[in-house]
Amino acid sequence: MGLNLKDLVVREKTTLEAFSTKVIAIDAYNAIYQFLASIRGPDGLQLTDSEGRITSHLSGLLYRNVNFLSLGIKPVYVFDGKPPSLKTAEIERRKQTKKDATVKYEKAIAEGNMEDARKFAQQTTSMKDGMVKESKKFLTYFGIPYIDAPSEGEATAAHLTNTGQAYASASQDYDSILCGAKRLVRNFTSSGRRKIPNRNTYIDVLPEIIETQKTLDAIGLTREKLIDVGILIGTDFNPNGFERIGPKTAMKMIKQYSRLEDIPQIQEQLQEIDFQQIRQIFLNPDVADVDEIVFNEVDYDGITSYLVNERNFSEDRIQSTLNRLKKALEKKSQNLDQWF
DNA sequence: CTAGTATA
DNA sequence: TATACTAGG
Repeated sequence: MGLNLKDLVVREKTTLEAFSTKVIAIDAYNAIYQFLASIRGPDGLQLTDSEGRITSHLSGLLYRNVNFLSLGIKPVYVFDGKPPSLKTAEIERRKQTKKDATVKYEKAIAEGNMEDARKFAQQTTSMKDGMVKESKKFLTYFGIPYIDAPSEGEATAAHLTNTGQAYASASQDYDSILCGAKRLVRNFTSSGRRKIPNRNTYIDVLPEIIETQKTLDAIGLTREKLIDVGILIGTDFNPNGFERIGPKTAMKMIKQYSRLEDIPQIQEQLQEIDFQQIRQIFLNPDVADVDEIVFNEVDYDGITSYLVNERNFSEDRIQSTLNRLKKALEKKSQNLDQWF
């Protein structure tokens, strides 16, 4: 869920092409979860192989990574480790949402309301351990590196932007900014087609880049203060935020009083959360230090045999998709050869 | 979500 | 050529 900083950040529209040659640290859980939620049939059910195992995440990773590599973008996927213990309440809340959605899904199916069925099915999305393993194996066929974060993936992704090992962190969640990422890219896709909720229309959402320093300068806060703003609005570690405080009020309060401890009207509620520890999760997160991020050659045969033989993807589709990638990469190496 | 195809 | 729609597994 993350936190709602959308009204506060300074965002600039951009394109995927702008990230050519750049290493981008991708919040793996965030990306795969979206594939699992949205790559579904009209009934809301995910795509599966002949054994009934879900393949939506593989389909999403295939097309998206082919696009990345074709454009010369160097993705490195960062997987979540163990969540901070303060996240337990939020994790429970999400579980309950899924349970409720399952009931609503079954009701919609019984009533033959396919649109609702699809909507609620999406809300039941959960990621299984097997899917994480499969995704890692699949990335390896592409020669794409991945990193196992000790805790939140976003924190390690943010860290990589500061060591200079990645240009930006890619995620839909704004947490990366509180984690100190230099840059966050949202909508890091080529098509960006999104369905408008409850309407049968789609809009094109372009990639957007948020430079953390620009945002801090524009709103006139330090990262430490922005973290306190985040805590007032509500984070994964205090999901409810504070009563009757949204982004606007939160900003006003921190500008006036500088920090949570000094805002008189919230002191009672402040006792109920471990705000010191929440600050530390953002300010000093547990991250992976990475020696070197290595990109390997694409194993075309590996991809084909895995998807076609083991997971029942159409051979024609895979062939033409991989040919597109091959051609793009050949063109790239030709362009490079011209320099020598 | 994305590619490919149908439609205007 | 641009946009709408749908199959994919």
